[in-house]
Amino acid sequence: MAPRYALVPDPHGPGGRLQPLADDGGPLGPPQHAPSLAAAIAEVEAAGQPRWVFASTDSAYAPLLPVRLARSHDLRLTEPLLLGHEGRWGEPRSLGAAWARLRGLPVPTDLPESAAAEDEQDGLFAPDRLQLPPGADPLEAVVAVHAEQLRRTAAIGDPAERHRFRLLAAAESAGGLLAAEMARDGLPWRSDLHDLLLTELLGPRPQIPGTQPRRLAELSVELQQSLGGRPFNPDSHGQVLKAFAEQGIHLSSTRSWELRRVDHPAAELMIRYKELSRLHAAHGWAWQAAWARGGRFRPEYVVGGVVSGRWATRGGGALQIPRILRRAVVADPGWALVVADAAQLEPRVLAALSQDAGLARTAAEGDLYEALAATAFHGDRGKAKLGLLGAMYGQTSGDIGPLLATLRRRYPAAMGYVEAAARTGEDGGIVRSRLGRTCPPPSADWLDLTEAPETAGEAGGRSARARGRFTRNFVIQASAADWALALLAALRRRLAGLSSGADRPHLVFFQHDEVVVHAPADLADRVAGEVAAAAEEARVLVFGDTPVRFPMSTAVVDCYADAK
DNA sequence: TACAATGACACA
DNA sequence: TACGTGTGTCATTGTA
Repeated sequence: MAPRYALVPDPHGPGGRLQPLADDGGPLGPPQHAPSLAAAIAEVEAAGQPRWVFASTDSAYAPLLPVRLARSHDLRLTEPLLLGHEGRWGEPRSLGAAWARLRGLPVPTDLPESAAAEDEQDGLFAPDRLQLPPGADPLEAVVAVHAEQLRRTAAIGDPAERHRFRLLAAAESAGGLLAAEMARDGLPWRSDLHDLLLTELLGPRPQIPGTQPRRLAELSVELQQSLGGRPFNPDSHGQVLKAFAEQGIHLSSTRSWELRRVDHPAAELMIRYKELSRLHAAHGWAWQAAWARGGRFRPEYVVGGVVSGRWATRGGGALQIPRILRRAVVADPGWALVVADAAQLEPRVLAALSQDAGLARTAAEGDLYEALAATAFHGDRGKAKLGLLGAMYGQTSGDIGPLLATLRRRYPAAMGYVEAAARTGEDGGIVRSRLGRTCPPPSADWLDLTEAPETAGEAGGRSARARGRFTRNFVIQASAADWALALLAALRRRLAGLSSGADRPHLVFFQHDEVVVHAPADLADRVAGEVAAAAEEARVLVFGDTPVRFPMSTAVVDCYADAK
């Protein structure tokens, strides 16, 4: 087992304290104060890459960057994983809360998420965000809460489950390190190309901020003319529905798929207006000024921000960037982008989770849907994909019934797995991912609705089925997130092994099942090899002995848009 | 006037 | 063809 060091930066200045720890988390000798924490860390890292134990990346890693830690135990990220696993959903998760529970003190409630933004305005990575009581020693709290987290982990009864949970905590912590690094490095962003794209589609950038770009203004006028000439605001759903109704076209919404079925010139104009208006509002010049400056887009990732373990982002909408804007993501001169995504990740995860021998065979290599179609759907890949996705998401409508029946007959273990997860959810139970991330329990409202006799009929049934779809999907989505996190951790370590200087390849983007690495052009092929190796490493770590393969489709490009 | 709810759509 | 999971963000509209 790697040695462990607790790590607490001084509130001001470059110094900090280190505390070597024993395997059970107990202190090994007295704490050491380092006048330069960065220098002390580099020295310890060079001697053998310990696991650094700290309160949170915000308080202990981001301020130290570009200092690099190879391994960590992030108390802030591990606490909610443990609380969830222990069935203590919703209890405060700050360091101060965990400390207070240990000491029998009043437990502080968590600060609202918005507090993070306020701290940054003050330029503080404030220790008070840790929620420790006044006078408490942060190092003492870090050491004690860490030891307690190790003890709680060791209390997981089943050895295999305990082993996987340890992997989960390590992978989540590695994700925290990486998220901080990516926020600092940023995604290469060519504002000139972004500007060119916006100008092509919307017209020149408005001189007066807040005014409508030319193309949007033109479309507004064309829309009004084609709907009788009366002025209306195309951004107002109500006014749009009324304008169409006056032409005898009665819509139930302004959704673009509904508009697409309308045979009237205004429908097409409306769809175009909505597309461009969204681009302008969500990723236009204002977005660029706020988020993509100095040649880099710097989103703030929120590790574990989604209950399934997927990451979220705060500000900038990094996980919702429209594909068209990938044209602005271009490698620096002499560098390349290695873009890799896991092919058909979720059905492969289902095959590995359920150990369905037949489905595993179709997921052993190549195109999973193609193989599924060949064995069960007379070669119809479309049907194979629709059926499998429907099974994983709990779809019931449409013409999916016969497809599900086929799947149930051919792949009983896989279908049984998702259906058992759905039944657990409908009954109010909880499910876990492969590595042990736990889904939230039902809310009090849900229990009222499903258990009260007066609503046990229709409304209760609807709620129960909705929760069944959630838990059915959770086991797959969350286990896919387990795998992706293991991939990230492995890839991060492997990239550090390629080069550590100014030309080090580094991850610049991560979106659920896709990674982008920015690398010197002459290292790009080796990076692509490391991606494949990391995927294989993640497969073994998370799923152990399974015939299922997790192939990555990888491209080395100058521009993100050229990857697919 | 400020905030919440709604509808819509971007991503996986 | 418009279905079934999870998000974040925007503009409009309604409410406190």
